[in-house]
Amino acid sequence: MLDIKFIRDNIQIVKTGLERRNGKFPDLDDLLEQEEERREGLQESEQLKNKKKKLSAEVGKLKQQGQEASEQMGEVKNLNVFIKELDEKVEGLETIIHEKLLGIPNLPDENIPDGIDESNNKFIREWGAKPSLKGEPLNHVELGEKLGLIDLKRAAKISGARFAVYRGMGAALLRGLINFMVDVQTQENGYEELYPPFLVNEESLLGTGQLPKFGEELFAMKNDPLFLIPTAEVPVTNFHRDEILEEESLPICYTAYTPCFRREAGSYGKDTQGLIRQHQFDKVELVKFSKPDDSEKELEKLVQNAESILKKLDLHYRVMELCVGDLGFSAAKTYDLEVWLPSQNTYREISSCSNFGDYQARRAKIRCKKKTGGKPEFVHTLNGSGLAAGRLFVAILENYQNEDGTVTVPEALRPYLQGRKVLSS
RNA sequence: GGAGAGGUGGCCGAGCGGUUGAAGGCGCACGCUUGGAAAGCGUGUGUAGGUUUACCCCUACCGAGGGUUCGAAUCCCUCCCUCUCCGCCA
Repeated sequence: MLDIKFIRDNIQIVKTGLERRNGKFPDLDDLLEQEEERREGLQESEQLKNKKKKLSAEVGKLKQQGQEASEQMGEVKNLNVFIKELDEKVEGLETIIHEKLLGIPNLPDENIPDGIDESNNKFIREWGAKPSLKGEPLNHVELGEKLGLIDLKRAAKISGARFAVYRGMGAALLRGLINFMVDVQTQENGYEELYPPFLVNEESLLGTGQLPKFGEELFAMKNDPLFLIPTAEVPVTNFHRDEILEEESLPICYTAYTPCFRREAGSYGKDTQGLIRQHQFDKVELVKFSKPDDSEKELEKLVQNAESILKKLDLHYRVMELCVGDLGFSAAKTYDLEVWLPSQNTYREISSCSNFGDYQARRAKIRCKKKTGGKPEFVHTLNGSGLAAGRLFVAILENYQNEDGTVTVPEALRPYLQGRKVLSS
């Protein structure tokens, strides 16, 4: 959420920032007009309340002295009518203003590239090299089914399209990947592990920005006001909702493994084959709470922490900076990590690392107390995948496939698979 | 799901319906004291909004939302959460 005061004082900056984004947002001039009206009403009401308070105190004194106070009592009763009226008006405006603010996306970082979609994203760097595979590479579905690692047909029977059953060594590989990633992030990159609930309430989704605008992406419970998490970002960022943190404790870094549930409502026909786009997938998430001045630097570190997984697994990837048009609603700046997939002869997103500035923190009321005193200020929040396990599974199958249809287990992963070197049928 | 108890400031803990934003204690910060430390003493120490160059000032907040009253942390109603016991259950 943007600060209404900031909008008031910097209307031109806000307008230019939002114009760079795709989509429609509430009219800012209307918004400011309503805000002006709200403050006027508020001031008027507060003046009357002050008057009322004084009169009531007078009544108390007079009554204690056994004196008549009906004149004052009548006056307060009179004031109450006006106060109620004003408060109702102010409250109504507050609700409208708040709703509008929730519908306004974050201002994009000034330095990120213009553009309307992913074709305008900016190449930052790449690492490693494409594997030299002999013959036509098989895709992960062919490999996975041949080796008995995944069963998509039965998953469709059990749950429907866009679900998967991992079996045998496939299940072990997925589980191994998750453990491997959490271990690296906790033991080498300094993150504390959290294991949060997979069902969250509405407030949490408002805090991170999935609601109110993107409810159609969520799986909702029928009998309870709860939603399946679309990403661990939601429970982990909301871990500190409504809290004032100590400045010295920042940055706070958490990692969490969770499954993620997404309806993929807007993506009919896209990636219908295989494990690339699923309603349920596993992900190890990285979340940071940082001092405002440090968030830029922390984003760079977070991207490197995510990259470290790909490096250890020796998978070729590139880092892209998202252009404004590809940027998420709450994000100010985002880097995507894209891993090489031989069968598709292309790079696919396997991690998305964002700096949200104080946008989520203001929504979720996450502040920090400054050592120098003064008012608490909103922290900056960041998060990124470190990494998406399902897509990593795909990348390993495809990049490590052998001519005979087997798959070599990356060395770093072998301790997680009882030392196994090759997956074969 | 049933029965009971409870939710007050960073924490503990008072609080007859009328200078209570809230006693007291702990913690924390600063100062005094000391060779140094501890103890001791003193001062300060919530959040949000409005106004303001700033200080000040004003308003709201004692789980949340309503209600009663001239006046509510205190009385009434609804909801939420926590704890204990029972039931159910991995």
